[in-house]
Amino acid sequence: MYGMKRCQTSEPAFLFKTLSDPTRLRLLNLLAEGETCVCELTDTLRVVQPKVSRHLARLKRAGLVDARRDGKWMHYRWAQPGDPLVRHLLGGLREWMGKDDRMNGERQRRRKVCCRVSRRKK
Amino acid sequence: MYGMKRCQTSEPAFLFKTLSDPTRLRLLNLLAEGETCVCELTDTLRVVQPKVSRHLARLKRAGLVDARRDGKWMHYRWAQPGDPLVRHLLGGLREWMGKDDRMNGERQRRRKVCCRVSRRKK
DNA sequence: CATACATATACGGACAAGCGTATATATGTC
DNA sequence: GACATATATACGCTTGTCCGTATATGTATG
Repeated sequence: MYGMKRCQTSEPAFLFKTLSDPTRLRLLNLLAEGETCVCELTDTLRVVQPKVSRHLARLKRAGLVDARRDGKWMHYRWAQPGDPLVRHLLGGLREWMGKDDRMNGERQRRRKVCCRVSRRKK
Repeated sequence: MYGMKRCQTSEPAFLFKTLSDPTRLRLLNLLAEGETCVCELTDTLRVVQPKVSRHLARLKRAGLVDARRDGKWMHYRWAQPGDPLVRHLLGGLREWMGKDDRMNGERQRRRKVCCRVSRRKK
């Protein structure tokens, strides 16, 4: 009786659940600026790396982000979703992030993280 | 360390968490047709009444629905949210519900539940 | 005020989600 | 192949969420 699944990957409820974690919203916010590698995300958010990877995996499972390998680095970016609901939600989020002070500050910090700067001159 | 709250009522994460439950989405779907009392919702969804009340309370806490008392009955309806993000999300949901077969079927069933019919002739 | 009905809350249990630490899996370099 | 770096997964633990049942609250009506 109790063993029933509560929401499936395909359902909108799963999509909302994916968006219901502050860390994942912070990640999406950083990715809104453009493709970003895991180490930059880790440095910017100042949380441990496994936490970032776990949340990115969840965002990917929900079809919200895509990933690309570049040597040792993994770069994540916003997905171009086919689903109209997903597109609508991402649009709303992007709008909200643009107006939120905390999110704006974090996107600014992303541009200055050390590993990003060192990668630049490579 | 472990005792930290993970998301506050005011954050968007809380809003998404509220929308991340299938039963709550089904309730919002029924309410999309117009103001509805708890007994009608219970009958239509065919779940026990405390479950309906609990989920309605959560939707109310998130500012997604409003309630009105009418004698013994409580009528719930979609809120007119001031928050732009909330308005955007509800708009996207309404769109999705209009296209979803399961949700359409359930809205149709709502019109025929027994307590609704008996209330009509009062 | 006793009773009936509609709805809300309390309680305890099952399970999911998130966390930090440790470890595994790439990939590149010597 | 040994080693370093970047990222992902496994594990054990804590907390949050949802559920069903039982009970409380609120509102009519006799």
